[in-house]
Amino acid sequence: MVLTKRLDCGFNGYHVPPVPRVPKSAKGKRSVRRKKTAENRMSAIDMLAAVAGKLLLEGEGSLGSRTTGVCDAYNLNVKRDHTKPLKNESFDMGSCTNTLGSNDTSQWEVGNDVKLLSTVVMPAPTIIKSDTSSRGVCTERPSLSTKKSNSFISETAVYTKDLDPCGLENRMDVDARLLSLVVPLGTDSVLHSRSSPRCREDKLAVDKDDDENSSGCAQPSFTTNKAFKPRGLGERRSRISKQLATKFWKVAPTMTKDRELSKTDVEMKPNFYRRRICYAHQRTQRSLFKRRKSFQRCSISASGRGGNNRVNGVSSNVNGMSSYEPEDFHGIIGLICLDLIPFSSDSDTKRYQDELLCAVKLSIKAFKVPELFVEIPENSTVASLKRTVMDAVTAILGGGLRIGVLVQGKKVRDDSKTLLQAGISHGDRMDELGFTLEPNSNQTSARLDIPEECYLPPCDFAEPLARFPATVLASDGVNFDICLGSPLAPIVNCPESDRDSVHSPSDTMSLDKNIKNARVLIAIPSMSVETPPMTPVHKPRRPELIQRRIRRPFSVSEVEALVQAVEKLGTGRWRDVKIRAFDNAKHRTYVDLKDKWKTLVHTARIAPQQRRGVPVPQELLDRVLAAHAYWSQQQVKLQVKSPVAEGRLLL
DNA sequence: GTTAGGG
DNA sequence: CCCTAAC
Repeated sequence: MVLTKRLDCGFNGYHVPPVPRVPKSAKGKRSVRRKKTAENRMSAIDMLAAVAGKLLLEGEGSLGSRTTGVCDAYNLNVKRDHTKPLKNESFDMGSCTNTLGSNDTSQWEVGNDVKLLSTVVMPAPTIIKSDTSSRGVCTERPSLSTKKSNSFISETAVYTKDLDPCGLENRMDVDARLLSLVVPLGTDSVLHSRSSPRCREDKLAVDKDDDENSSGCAQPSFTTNKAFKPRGLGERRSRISKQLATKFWKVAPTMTKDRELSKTDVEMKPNFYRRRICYAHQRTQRSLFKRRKSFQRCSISASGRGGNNRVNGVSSNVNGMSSYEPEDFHGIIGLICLDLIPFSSDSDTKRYQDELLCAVKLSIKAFKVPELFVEIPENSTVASLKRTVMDAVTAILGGGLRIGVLVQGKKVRDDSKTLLQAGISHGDRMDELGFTLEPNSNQTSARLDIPEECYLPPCDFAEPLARFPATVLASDGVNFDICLGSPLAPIVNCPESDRDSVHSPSDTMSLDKNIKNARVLIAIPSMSVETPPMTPVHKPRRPELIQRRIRRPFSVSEVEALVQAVEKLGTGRWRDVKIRAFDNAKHRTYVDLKDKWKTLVHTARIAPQQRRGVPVPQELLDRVLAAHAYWSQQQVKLQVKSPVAEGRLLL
């Protein structure tokens, strides 16, 4: 039996009072000053959504020895280390205070090897009471008590001068990044027992717009299912899922038997409506794609992973897991508002100003994920639910966004420009700054590639629920549907059935069968009251903003297939190679194969130490060189022969 | 539409 | 992975 649950992801209602920005033409009228264009609003949202997506996607990692991966319900005090050169933008991580009242006050430490180029600390839950918000007040006590009441902006700001919206997408930009994201909890955790006295409190505390269908108290059904045991990354994602699963979760109450749930989980979850999730992410440039890849590949899979998720895509091939990649979803799940706020006069930021000259603060105005739909068997474990939600959210946020930056209506294309160079400076010109959302779907190829039954055309978010079903058969055989709400860009792309080479059936056989049934539900919820009206994402998209295709590193099995085909067909028949070895791989064009061969030849020629990315077995590289030499020779022979033959003909 | 090659 | 000349 499959239950259909509607989960309202409670990314709701964080509001940071905007610092009035004075457009040059405003002439001091307050109403004018505070006015923001829809474009600005939307782009800000998009931008933070990208941040959130990054968090969800790359938030794993560790800082210090005790805290690994998700550290929710912790506040993170971030202070700039003034002893470090500005260029490195190093930060000291202050103490990480547990706001849940637990005695566990882990210290987050940043080693010298960790450079935090961008630090995003979302507002503390106490900020909810915004003038524009119709939502209720959070029960969580002020988490950043060291700050004066209205100075949370300094806590919620992005403490970096380098925060480039485009750079957020460009994951190769940084060595390490720590991001912190507040993830409000809709009403109650799925772990919350119905009989808990907290339940009422929580209910009272949650959003007042928790109108429809909200049960306040979750009544989860738990069964023991070892197959869904969350481990490592799975556990990390589960935690987030927990916080996403909220008010529409109304399963018949049964006892919690899931032993995988830690005591702290149970203790922590019910108590707070708003929650902060901190991710520490530490990585090298080269591990970035690996990590991302592996994350993608294990998405929507039932097996957990090790916490230190440094394996590459190869391992997931070994596991034979289905791989949902974020780009397969092409949607946005959240609404996030950012305000660009010039540094205030507070002493700390003064110092920053002195040094940075043109520092820009970006604060999060609101972040909302209105709805998340999940269908999941009743006998699934909570862990599987968490994973399901987490995967869905991760996939959508992680792969669905790309940010464009507009200054005076002109798109800033050069990501390497500094904000100053791009004309983005604090103060006077903030209103000239805008962002655009470019769905991270390769609109051109993706739509062509997606089977029709898998494609959900972009919907205006004002429309009622538009659904696109996806049944995912996890590797343990549990069938569950995922419905994801996206008010902005519900562009859905089902995973392709060609995750790997057709020459490696062991890699994909089981996946394909499963994924072919896949359907993803996308819901377009109505906008919340406090959310400012926004233009649909796809509307302002310009032709020239066509998204670059998402990089998809070749797996070893794909390389194997490519080598095999080239050995057989030669290097000048890429269309045939494509048909022969990658016919089912819609995302691999023959140009891709040609390019890959080019890089393979190059890789084979350089020293192993210089090689990057997924390591290709030396045996394969040897074959590459051999095949390349052979077919080069053949070409030479042909070229030599042809003139001779012509000469003979002429004679 | 394919191929080849530079970016 | 993109772009495009050349075919």
